[in-house]
Amino acid sequence: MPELPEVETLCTDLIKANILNNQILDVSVDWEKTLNGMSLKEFRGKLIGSSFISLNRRGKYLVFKTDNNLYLLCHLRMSGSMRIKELNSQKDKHDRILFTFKHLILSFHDPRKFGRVTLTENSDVILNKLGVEPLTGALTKEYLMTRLQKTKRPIKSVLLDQSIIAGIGNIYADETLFAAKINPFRTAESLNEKEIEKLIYFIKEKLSDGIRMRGTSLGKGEGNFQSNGEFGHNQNNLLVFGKKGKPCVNCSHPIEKKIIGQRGTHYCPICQT
DNA sequence: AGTGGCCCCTGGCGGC
DNA sequence: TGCCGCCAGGGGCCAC
Repeated sequence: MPELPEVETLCTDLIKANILNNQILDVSVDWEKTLNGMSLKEFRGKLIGSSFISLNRRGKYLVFKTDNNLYLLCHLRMSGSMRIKELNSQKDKHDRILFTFKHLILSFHDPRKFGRVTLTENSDVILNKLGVEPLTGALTKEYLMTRLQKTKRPIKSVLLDQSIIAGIGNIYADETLFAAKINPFRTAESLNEKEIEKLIYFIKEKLSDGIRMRGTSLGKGEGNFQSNGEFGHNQNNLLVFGKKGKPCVNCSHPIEKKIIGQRGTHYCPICQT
């Protein structure tokens, strides 16, 4: 599941792969719903002949800007990735969009078809809905205290709410709460100032660790999100996610998995209070 | 306004 | 072992 560290890794790798400032020679689409409502004809018409001039990450979005003032916002959702392929290579079964350049092919690869790309001249409509970037100075104690005080939702659900903090997904949410020793069922408003400070510290640490490890690659094919087909290494550092029944590294009590807000949630009921 | 629930998909895994 | 059925999971949208 690509979250902030995985999208960040992709973003830097794609820039290194030299996809910017090269003309898009062709675009093909295998699953039209991926285009989020735009027709194939319009999508191809607007992109063929143009170039991407910048690429950034915002939350879990990859944001490509084109030389004709359009933004291509890519959200990988569950199983998406972007892969660099050699010219004349065969289309893989799950390649949903192929962008052909003179020197390579960029694929939006997505087995489960949840991923979406939005081509728009106004990226703010989507990006302004997102909350703060957690690895910037915008995530402050003051900001989070204000947001948390307003809701009785479980803190786990609030961490996943992209309109509060952008980029945290299920894996990093569980790992962060374990590191901060906060029970995921606690209501957001119940956290005190010290706990919020700790939460912010570990949000930043867990996400930074994830980036340093080039992301978390779970499973076989689907966890393989990277543009070059390699795997990240952060899965080796997980302490609770996917560890149901295994002993907690602190207290040896079995890690539990329960559902919070329709999301599987892994935690230690002893250490996280 | 805030919040909970449903839905999209299909690979992979659990259960028998 | 092999097969079948079911579930995970982000976020948009709808209902309350």
